[in-house]
Amino acid sequence: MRQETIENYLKTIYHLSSHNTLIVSNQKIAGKLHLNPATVTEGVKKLHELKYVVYEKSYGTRLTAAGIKLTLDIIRRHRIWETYLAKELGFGWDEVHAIAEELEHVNNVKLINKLAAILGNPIYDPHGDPIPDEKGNIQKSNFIKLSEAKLGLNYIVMGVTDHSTTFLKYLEKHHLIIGARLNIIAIEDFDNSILLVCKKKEVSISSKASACIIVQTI
Amino acid sequence: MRQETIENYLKTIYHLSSHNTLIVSNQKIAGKLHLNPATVTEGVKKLHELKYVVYEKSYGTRLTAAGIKLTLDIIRRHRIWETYLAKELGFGWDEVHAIAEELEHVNNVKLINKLAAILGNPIYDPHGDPIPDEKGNIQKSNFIKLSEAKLGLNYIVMGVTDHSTTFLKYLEKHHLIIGARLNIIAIEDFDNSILLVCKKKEVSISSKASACIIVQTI
DNA sequence: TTATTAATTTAGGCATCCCAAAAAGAAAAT
DNA sequence: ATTTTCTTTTTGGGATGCCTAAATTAATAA
Repeated sequence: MRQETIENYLKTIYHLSSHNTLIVSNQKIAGKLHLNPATVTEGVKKLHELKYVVYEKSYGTRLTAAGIKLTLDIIRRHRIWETYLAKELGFGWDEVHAIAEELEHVNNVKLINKLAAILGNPIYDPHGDPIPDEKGNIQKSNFIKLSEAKLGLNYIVMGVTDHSTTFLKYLEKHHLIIGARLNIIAIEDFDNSILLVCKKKEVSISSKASACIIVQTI
Repeated sequence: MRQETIENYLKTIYHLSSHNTLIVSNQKIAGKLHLNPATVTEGVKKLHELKYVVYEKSYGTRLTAAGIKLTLDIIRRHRIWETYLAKELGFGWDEVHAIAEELEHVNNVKLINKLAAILGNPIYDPHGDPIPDEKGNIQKSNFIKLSEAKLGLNYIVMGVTDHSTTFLKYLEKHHLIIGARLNIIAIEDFDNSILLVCKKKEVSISSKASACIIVQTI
């Protein structure tokens, strides 16, 4: 798979998943990339093999840690170039996106870091979007997936990323509705399942389910 | 044919032909691009269809006017980036080539002209190679192909670009050896053949032959 | 629950870009 | 002038990336 193709898929998946919290459908990816859904099925299969995403048949796709890291690299390059084009080379904010779209594929860490340094290592680009740093740290909301929750902390359920009937029924059964408060009491090393207390009852949530529940620290 | 593939072929042909005066063999192109000669046969056929080169089977390839223009665009981008990377971004001369090799494929006239303006529209890059201007003008030697010679002027034969026995015999017959002095007395609109005087004899040279003879004004 | 609608995947096909090996052609050497 | 050597082209085939149409699967509505 060509590097540019990989990068375009990952960027699309990242943006469609609202900063990497949602599971993304083939149709949405196909729409953004102007590809046929059948093509996207092939594409996400290959990205899965490359370990950049987890793709489950007839279900959807989400980025892996490696996928997120690469995507943030691309976004960093894109936003640093946008900022440099606007601030140092006098381009209008309306012009910079299209040029950055091409420049972002040139992967040279020293070059991007040099441009960033000249700009004073900005954290936001001209459009107000956050620029990841070299390590992939980015200013973001404190919405996380339940699968990323930490032991002992309290959370509130903010939403879900899977709207299938079976999943919603599963949540209802465990009272994991929007607004529900949770306390994490154990995280199993074995299968990454999460043991939590909700409505004074202990519930064990599989890693698959916890990756579809969006929570916020309280 | 992908734009990047086209550009890599044209650059290679340009450089192998010593600034576009020589006919280039498939083998040479294959060597530079690390491709199989069979692949290059296909490649130059397509470039011929695209009117960027004239390819003659079992003979060789040379750039057309359109091919030269595009190539000079690419060389301009490459050399402007090299200069910008070295002078404005503090990269070493040894580092700039590899980065420029990628940046050169981003085709945005305004961007390159902006960088050139910042640099003071340089005519030479850090390596001393000439930078074409926006219109494709480039500092070059006064060696030209006989096919580009002008009516009425005098020239001296400096070399040939085709070393086949049949061609060399043809030249010998007309006394067109290296060092021979020529005066152009007519250029036929019909077939671009050139009528010239050499050793006090009138000789008509076909456009194909005149494209293989390198001359210099005297 | 079943029927309908929508999304996804499979299957088959086409174009591109690459290769190796065989065949053809041109150049060089005897 | 003929053989040998080198280059180029042809042939056939593999991998990729894209498509359409048909089949499957999931979601929604009745």
